[in-house]
Amino acid sequence: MATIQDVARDAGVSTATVSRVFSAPELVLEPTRLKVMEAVNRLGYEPNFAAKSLRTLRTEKILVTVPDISNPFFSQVIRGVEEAALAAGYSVLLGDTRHEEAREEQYAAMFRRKEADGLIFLGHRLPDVLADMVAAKGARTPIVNGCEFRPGLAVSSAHIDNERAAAEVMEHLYDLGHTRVGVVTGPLASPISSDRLAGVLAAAQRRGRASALRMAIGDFSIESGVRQTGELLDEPGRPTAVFCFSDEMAMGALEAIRQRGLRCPQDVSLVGFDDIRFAQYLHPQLTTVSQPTEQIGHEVVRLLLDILADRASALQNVTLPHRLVVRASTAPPPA
Amino acid sequence: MATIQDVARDAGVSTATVSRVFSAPELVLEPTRLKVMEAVNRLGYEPNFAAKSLRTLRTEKILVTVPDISNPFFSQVIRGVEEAALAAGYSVLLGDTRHEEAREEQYAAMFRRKEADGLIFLGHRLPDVLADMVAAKGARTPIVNGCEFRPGLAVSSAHIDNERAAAEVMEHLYDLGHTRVGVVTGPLASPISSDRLAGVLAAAQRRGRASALRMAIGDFSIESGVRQTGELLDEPGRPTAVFCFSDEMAMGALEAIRQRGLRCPQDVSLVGFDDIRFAQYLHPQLTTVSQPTEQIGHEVVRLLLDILADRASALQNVTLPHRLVVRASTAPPPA
DNA sequence: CGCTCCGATGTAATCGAAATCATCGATAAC
DNA sequence: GTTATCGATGATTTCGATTACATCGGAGCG
Repeated sequence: MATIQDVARDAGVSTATVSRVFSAPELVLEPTRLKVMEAVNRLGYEPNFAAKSLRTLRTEKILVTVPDISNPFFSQVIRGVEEAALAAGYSVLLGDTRHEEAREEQYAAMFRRKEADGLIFLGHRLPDVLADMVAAKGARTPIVNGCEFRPGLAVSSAHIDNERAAAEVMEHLYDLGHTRVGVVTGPLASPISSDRLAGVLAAAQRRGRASALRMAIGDFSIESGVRQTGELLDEPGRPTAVFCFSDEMAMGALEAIRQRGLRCPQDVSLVGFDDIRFAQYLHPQLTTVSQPTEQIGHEVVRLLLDILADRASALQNVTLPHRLVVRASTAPPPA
Repeated sequence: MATIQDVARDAGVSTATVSRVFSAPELVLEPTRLKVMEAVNRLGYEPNFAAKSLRTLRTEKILVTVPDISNPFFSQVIRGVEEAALAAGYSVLLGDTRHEEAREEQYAAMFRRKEADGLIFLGHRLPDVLADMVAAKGARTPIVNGCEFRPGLAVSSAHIDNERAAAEVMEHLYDLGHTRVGVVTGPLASPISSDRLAGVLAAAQRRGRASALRMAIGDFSIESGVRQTGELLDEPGRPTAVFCFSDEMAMGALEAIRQRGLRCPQDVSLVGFDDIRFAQYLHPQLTTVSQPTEQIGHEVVRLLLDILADRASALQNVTLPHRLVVRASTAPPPA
C-alpha cells in the first residue's frame, strides 16, 4: 500500500502538501491539488489509519457494548447508533457482552487503550476502571448510557420513562377490569426492571390491587417467559392478565398460555414491552409499550458527540417518549 | 494517560524492557518484570493502540459487514463471529450496510485504510476496490464471505447448501401430498435466493410439478411476506402450501393466511427458512430449515484467521450442515 | 524602491510503541 | 587467563501521518 511519501514523491510535492490536500484543501492551489489527486489515484493511496490516529489521538470510532446483540430490541437501537455515528463520520465498534462482566471489562480495557473515542453502553453495569474515569473527569468523560438510566452512574443517558410506561400498562389492564395481574420482570439488578416494577407497584397501590399482584422474575428470554408465566398460571387464583417486561418473554407467555389450553385474550390478557418488529405479527397481535429504539440510538450518539466536541458541560439525562400500543392481546377478563 | 516512557522512567528501566514485559515476558528477569508491573499498575498504563498498530501494521480487528443487523438471522451469525473473534484476541468492527452499495463502499474504504486486519461480508456484493484486491492478491486476501457463496467472487466462504435445502423443503411438501406450491423468494441477485430457487425448480421438475409452481419475489422482510403471500393466495388455483425463503417472510405469510380466513396448516401449509429463535414460538410452530448460524460465524472467522496467519494457500468454500425442522405449520393438503 | 506581509509550500519534530542492534557482565570453554 | 557465548537490558530507529515553524516569492504600501 502506498504511503504519503510515495504520493509526495510521485506528485513532486512535500508530504505536508499531500496531507493538506485531504485535511485543508483550501490552503493548497488548485493545480497542486490536482497534481496530488492524480498521484493519489494512480497509486491507490489511502491514508494509514493508525498513523493518523497516533498523531491526532483520535480514532473516529465509537465503542458500543450491548448485553445481547441477538435481541431485536438492542439490534434496533444499534441500528440507530450506527446510522447517527456514520452520519457524523464515526464508525461503530461492537461489543456483545452477553451479560457477562468479564466481557464488559475486556471492552472497558479496549476503551482505555484508546481504541475508540467514546463509549456507549446499553447494559446497566459500568466496569470499575471506567467508573473511576467518570469520577475523575466528570461530565466530559466520553461515556454515555442508553436505555438503563441510573442516577448513581453519573453519565449522560437516553431512555424512556420506564416507571411511567409500566404504570400505564397496569392502568390499561385495570381499566379493562382485571384485578388479578401477574408480572414477569427481568433481573432486578437492572434499572430497566426495577423502574418498571416500581411503576407496576405504584399503579397497583393506587388501585388498591397490590395484594392481588403476582410476580415472577425472568431474564428477558423467550424461555424464561414460558417458564415464569407458566408458574403464574399454575398458581391458585390464576391471574387474568400477564405483563411481561419484554416482548420476547411475552412470546414465551403466549406459548405457556396455549400449552394450558387457555386462549389469549379471552382467558388471559397479555402485555409485552419494547414493541419489537415481530410484536404486531404475533397471534394475537401483541399489546405492548413501544420504545423509540432508533431514536434512542440517535440520541446517545448526539450526547456522545457533544462531549467529544466539548459542547457538553453538564450531564444530560434525556427521556424519550414511549407509547402504549393496544392491540389484540388485551381484553376484559372472562366473566 | 501514561505512556510507555512514563512507565520506563517510573520503573527505572528502558522502554524496550517495558515493551518486552508485555510482548515477550520470558525474556525479562522476574524482579525486573515485577518492578515494571508495579509501575504499570501505579500509573494505570495501557499500551496505546494506535502506536502499537502503526508499528506492527496490525489492528487485531475484524470488520464485519451485514446487510441488516436487525435481522435475527444475521445477528446470530454475528454473535458467532464475535465470539470466535474475541477468543482469538480480535475484536469486531460492525458495519450495517442496509443493503446499500454506498455503505458497502464506505466500509470497503475503511478496510483499505487498514482499520481492520480482515473483512467478513455477509452480503452478496463485494465492492470493486476489494474485488481488485482479491484479483491481485488471490487467496491470501483477508476477505471472507459468510452465507452467500458465489464461485465468481473468488473468496473463501462458509455457508449451507441452499440448493439442496430448498429441494428438501419441496420434497417434504410433495411427500405430504401438495401439488400446487407457492414460493416467495428473496431478491434474485443474491445467491442465497437464486440457489434456493434452483433447488425448488429441480425438485419440482423431478416430481413433474414444475407447471403447478407459483412464484413471487420478496425482499426477506415481514411486510413483503404479507404482500407476496397474499398475492399467491389470491390467484385462482390457490396453492395449498407456501415456501418462504426466510422465517420473517413466513411470519408475514401467516398474517396473510389469517387475513383471508384461512388456517395454517389445515388450509395452507407454510415453510420458512433460517430457523430464527422465534420460529418455534409462532403459532403454529414453523416448519423451517435450520442453519447453523453461530457455527457459520465461527467458521468464517476460522477461515479468516487462517489467511491472516498465512496458513491458507487455496480458497476454501465450506458447506455446513443444514436441517429441515418439521414442526406444526406443514400438514397434508385439504381433501 | 525598499520593506512588510501574506499565501503557498517545504522542513522537520512529533505521536507511542515495537524491534533491531548494541552493550555489558557473567559464565563456560580451552 | 583469555576469549567466545549468552542472557538481560539499553539506545536508537522505525512505522506513516499531522502540524508547528521556516522559507520563499510576489503583491501592496508608503
